[in-house]
Amino acid sequence: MTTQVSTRDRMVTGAAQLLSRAGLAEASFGNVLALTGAPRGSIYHHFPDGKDEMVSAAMRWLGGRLVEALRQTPIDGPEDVVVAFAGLFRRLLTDSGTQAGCAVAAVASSADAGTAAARAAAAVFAAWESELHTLFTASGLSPVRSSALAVTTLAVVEGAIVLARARGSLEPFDTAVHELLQLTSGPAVR
Amino acid sequence: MTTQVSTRDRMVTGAAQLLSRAGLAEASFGNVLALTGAPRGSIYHHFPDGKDEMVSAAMRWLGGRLVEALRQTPIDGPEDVVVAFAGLFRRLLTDSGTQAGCAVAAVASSADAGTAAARAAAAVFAAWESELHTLFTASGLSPVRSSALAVTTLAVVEGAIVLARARGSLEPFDTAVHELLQLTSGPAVR
DNA sequence: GTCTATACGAAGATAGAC
DNA sequence: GTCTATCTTCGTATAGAC
Repeated sequence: MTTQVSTRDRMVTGAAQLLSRAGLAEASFGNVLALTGAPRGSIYHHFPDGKDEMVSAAMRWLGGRLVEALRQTPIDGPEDVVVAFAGLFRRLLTDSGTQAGCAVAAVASSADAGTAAARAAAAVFAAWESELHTLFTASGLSPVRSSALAVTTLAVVEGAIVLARARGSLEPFDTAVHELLQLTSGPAVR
Repeated sequence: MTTQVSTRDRMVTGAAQLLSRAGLAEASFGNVLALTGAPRGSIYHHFPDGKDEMVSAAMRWLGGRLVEALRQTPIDGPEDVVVAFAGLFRRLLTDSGTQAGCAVAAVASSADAGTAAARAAAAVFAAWESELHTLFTASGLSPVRSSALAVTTLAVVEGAIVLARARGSLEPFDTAVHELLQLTSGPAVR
C-alpha cells in the first residue's frame, strides 16, 4: 500500500523548500504550484487564509519534523545533543550545496510581526529550545545550565547556517559548532 | 557648514533600514522613495544596475559603518571584543523594539547566489570576521584561536538576533552572548 | 476538489521630455 | 538630475462553473 500524499501536504513541503532556499517572497503560490504540480484551484481550498496559512503550516511541519528526528537520536552526554541538533542542519547545507538555510529563521526575519506565520515561526523556535532543554537535562546537566545551552545551541546553529551559505562553505559552520561543543564540556558550573 | 547628504546616500541608508526590518522584498524602490522622499527619477540615475546595485551599496555602507564603530572602541582583553561587537547589534535590537535584524544576514539569506548583492553581503561578513580576528589578536589571543573566535562570535550574534526578534525579547540575545564570553576566558588553548 | 477567468496592486525596468 | 509615462511581469485574492 503506497502512502497517499495529499495535495495540501505537497504544497506545505514545497513551501518549506522554497522558504529555505529563497525566503518568504519567493515562496509564492506561483512558485509552489510550479514546484509541486498542484492545481491552482487548490490554493484557497486548502488554505482559506491564503499565504499566511500556508506558511504557518510549513512552519509547524518543519518544527515537528525536527523534534521527531531529535527524539530518534540516542543521547548519552551533552555533546551528543549538540552534535545531533547541528548534524540535522549540517545535512541541510550539504544536501543543498550550501544553498539552503533555515526556513523558520527566514520567516521569523521577514514576516510582519503579529501575522500567523510570524507567530508560528516563534512557536517553532520555542519548541526546539524546549526539546533541547529536555535533552540537555536528560544528558546530565542542571536545568539552569540546560536553559542557557539550549538557547546558545540554537543561536550558534542559526548563525552558522547564515555564514556557511554566504561563504559557500561548511567551514564556518563546523568551526562554530566545534566552539559550541567546548561549552558543553567546559568548566562552567553544571 | 551643514553636511550635504546626497539623494543617493539617503536612498542607501533608507534601503539599509528597510532590509534590516523587513528583508529584501520590502526594500523596494517604492518603499525606499516613500521613506526617504527621494524623487522617482533618481533611481536609475544613481543605480544604473537597479535594485541589485542599491542593495549592494547598502551592504558596503553597513559593513564599513560597523568596522569604523569597532575601531573606535577601546579593547583590552578578548572579552572587550565580544562585548563591543555584540553591543552594536544589541543597540539595534533595543532601538527598534526587537523589530530590526541584521540587513546583511537578510540579503545573504534571500538574494540569488551570484548576484552583486549576495556577493556584497558575503564580503561584509568576511570584513567583519577579519576585523574581529585583528582585534582578538591584538587583545592577546593566538591567530588560530582568534580565527575560531571571530567566526563563532559572528555566528552567535547573528543567530541571537534572530531569536531575540522572534521572541520579542533581549533575553535570548543576552544569554547567548554570555555563553560566548565563556569561550574567550575559558580553558581553551590560547 | 479542481478548474478557468479575472480583478487589482505593486514590483522592476525603460524611454524620452525637461 | 529630475520628472512623467508606460511596459511587462508577478503577486495575492475572488467568483463561479464543473
